[in-house]
Amino acid sequence: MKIPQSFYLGTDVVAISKALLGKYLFTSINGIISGGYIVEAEAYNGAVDKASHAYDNRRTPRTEVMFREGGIAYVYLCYGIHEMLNIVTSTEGHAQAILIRAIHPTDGIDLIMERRKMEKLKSNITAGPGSVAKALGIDRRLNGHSLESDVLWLEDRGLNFRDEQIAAVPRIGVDYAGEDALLPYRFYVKGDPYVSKPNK
DNA sequence: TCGTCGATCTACT
DNA sequence: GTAGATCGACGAG
Repeated sequence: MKIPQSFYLGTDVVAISKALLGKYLFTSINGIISGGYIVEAEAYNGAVDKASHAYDNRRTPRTEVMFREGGIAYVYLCYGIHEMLNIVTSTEGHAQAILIRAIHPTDGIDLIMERRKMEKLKSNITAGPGSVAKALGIDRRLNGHSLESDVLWLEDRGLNFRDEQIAAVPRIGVDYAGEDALLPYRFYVKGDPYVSKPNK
């Protein structure tokens, strides 16, 4: 069943990030469904987080969707090449978001391989935020889009991980954020082959 | 207006 | 291991 909007309205983005592990993420593009369950996510805590695009409540055309009410997608372009999917959380005016860094694919594998131009299923097919977006056909057209729609949505299928199966470590690629770069805001499922590279 | 750098990935040496 | 792709936000001039 689809996850209701109330799930995204919580104000503790770090706790929600952890809770997202094991939730299923799907897209239906041109009538074909693809997706899988989330195995890696990072929290970005809005105004007080130097690593966030919305640090100090910085509003630009790009960050505007993060200030909206939770339950929508924030998709932006990084390095001029890669689209990144984020889940916007919290209430209106609070720019919190969760970067989806890796999923464990379960549905539409053929389509995912086609989008990624891979002949065989390798574990890096949906490892890393740019890879996830490409694999599921997500791009900036979905920016600001509801997560309860028929194109993009999350489901709870009762898959849960125990605390000892989940690692909490510093985020990737945010060295510019000073002391905030050290916060343990990256969560992943230990041992899952689809977790992105830096995975000890 | 220009130059720099970024929540990255791939291909090639 | 490192270069190249190449857009949006930012700060300097």
